[in-house]
Amino acid sequence: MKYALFLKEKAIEAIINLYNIKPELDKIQIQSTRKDFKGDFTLVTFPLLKYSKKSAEQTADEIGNYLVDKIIDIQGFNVIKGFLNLELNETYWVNNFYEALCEERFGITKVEKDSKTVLVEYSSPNTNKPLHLGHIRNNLIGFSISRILEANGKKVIKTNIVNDRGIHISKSMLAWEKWGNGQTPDLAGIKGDLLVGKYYVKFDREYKKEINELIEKGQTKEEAEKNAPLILEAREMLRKWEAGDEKVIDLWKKMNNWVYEGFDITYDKLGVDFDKIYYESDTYKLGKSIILDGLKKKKLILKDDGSVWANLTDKGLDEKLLLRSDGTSVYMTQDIGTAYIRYKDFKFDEHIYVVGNEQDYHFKVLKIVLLELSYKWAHSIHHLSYGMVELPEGKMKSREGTVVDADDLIDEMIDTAKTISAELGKFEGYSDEEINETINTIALGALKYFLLKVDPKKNMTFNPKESIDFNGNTGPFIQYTYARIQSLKRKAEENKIVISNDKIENLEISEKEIQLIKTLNAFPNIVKEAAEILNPALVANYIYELVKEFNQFYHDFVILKEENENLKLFRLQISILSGKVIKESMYLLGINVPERM
RNA sequence: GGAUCCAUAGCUCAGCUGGAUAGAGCAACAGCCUUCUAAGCUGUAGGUCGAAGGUUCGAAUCCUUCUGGAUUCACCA
Repeated sequence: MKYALFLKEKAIEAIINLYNIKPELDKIQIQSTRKDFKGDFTLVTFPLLKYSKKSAEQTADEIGNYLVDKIIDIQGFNVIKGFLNLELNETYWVNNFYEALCEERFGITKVEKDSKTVLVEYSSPNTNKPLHLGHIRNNLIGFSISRILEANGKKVIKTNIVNDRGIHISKSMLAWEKWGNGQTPDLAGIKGDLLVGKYYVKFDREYKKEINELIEKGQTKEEAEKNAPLILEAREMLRKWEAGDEKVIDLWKKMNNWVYEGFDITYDKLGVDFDKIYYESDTYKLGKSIILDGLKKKKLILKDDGSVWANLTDKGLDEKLLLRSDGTSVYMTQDIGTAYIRYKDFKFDEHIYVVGNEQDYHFKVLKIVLLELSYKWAHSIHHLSYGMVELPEGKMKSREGTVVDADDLIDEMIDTAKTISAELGKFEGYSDEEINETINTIALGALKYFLLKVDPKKNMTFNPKESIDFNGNTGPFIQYTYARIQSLKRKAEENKIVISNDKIENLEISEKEIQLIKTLNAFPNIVKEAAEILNPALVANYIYELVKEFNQFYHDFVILKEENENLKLFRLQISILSGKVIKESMYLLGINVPERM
């Protein structure tokens, strides 16, 4: 925060003048004062005692007096156990408030022509099964981070890599061919991704049967897994695909298109989108050629069996396979190609991958390999590693049917929102369209806020039985506060009250109002920090704080019925800015706010 | 086994680069709607911050060890 820096300089000045010695920079600690104490900024004096050679209280007292004397914004100070709490005067905060009120988008930095370009990859689905709760977390984090970076003046390209080729797809294809009987999403009346996912599960079931049979016949588990007829057929299908076999390619295209149609519906429901989508089937060959080129330049190793490796032992890692002995590519191959083409396309200054923490090692290696291959831009690669969403019983497992399907979850949230709204007797005098829209906004608000308020890097638990709350620290609570403010605005208009941005003089402002103004004032810094540490939860926790304070204010004070006209206008101005900041914060999380609810 | 990460109230989570008495929500209990939206507000109760050492004026936060959990080390993606 700017003011803290200014105070730091002044504190240094104070020590030089008072004690005739220049302090080390890290000994000057300015922090915001804890809520339960009086004051705005706190200087911790313990580290300074070696300069003053006096007691903490006395040191704090002397520095406090010096600062009050020199800085007009400081009206006084108090000292508690060696903490020097500086109290800024009301004018300082009120001026700040009006500056913020007048800004078009308070706290948001505009994107300029020469802004840095940041690529954000998120979602990265496989096309053999529908999206689940884990993907939802991924998508929401990616989308929110994109907006947060944009709010910091970065040119953001939202991108996706679709893993549309490989053995997993072949499994679904093969199962459909064997047991599908020409089934299509239309005939079955279900989404395409769901249908394809069913055949993936079917494959797995039949494959397991074959494995067990082989084991009974005396093979080891490993042997059985390799020799089962189904897996051999799937491999053969993949080989044909790579060879460009027309029939296989046609089937592949058909089934992938079903999946894309399904994904689009889910993305649309979630409200996320992309600026540029890459497909593994387009990039894996490029990756292959880059690796062969690296081999020629002796940056990679060729083993006797024909496989290509990167030697990372001097980096404290192992050797990493980049091409199989049969020349086919692995996951890493594709990622190298994709990164390369992305740099060619966008010349990004930074590339953020939103990918689960189970791939920490993969991204460590990806970066090193690219650097080994002399791509300097690989320095700008950053893996935003997020934690798993776990169920109370533990990890979600698709084979055990414990996966929480994305569409199902969204639908359930909408049902819940409907039920709760009906119970509360909302929606009298609403049109059907407005009811649906509002319910949708609330349902998604609840879901998104629930997932985004947790620090991305931490694993989190989701309990499907206790459906997501609508009270307390939740999306709907925040949305409700926003709706209240909009209601105030409407009522003000009805009463022909014009709410200007003009400064109102001679006000008697209460503690609570000042407190609210201070919290609003913190918003720009939150936006900045959230981008620095790539953490939407910071924004979520901030709005909650703000909204709690606003609701207390709303409860304790009359606004429209205030008889003092100036005070009424001032309170409306506070409400307006609070509403703006709530909306803007929610926007950063990718959450909409309703005009009424 | 090597590496990385995690452990805070009954449950779900905050706790900024070490700082003042560790905070919210849910659940429980007790209050507040003739007044701008009660999806709200107020209060009560709930903790040896996984354990033990160490560094420091000062540790939930840093270091070491231990316990418990997760992930990863694949010619899987």
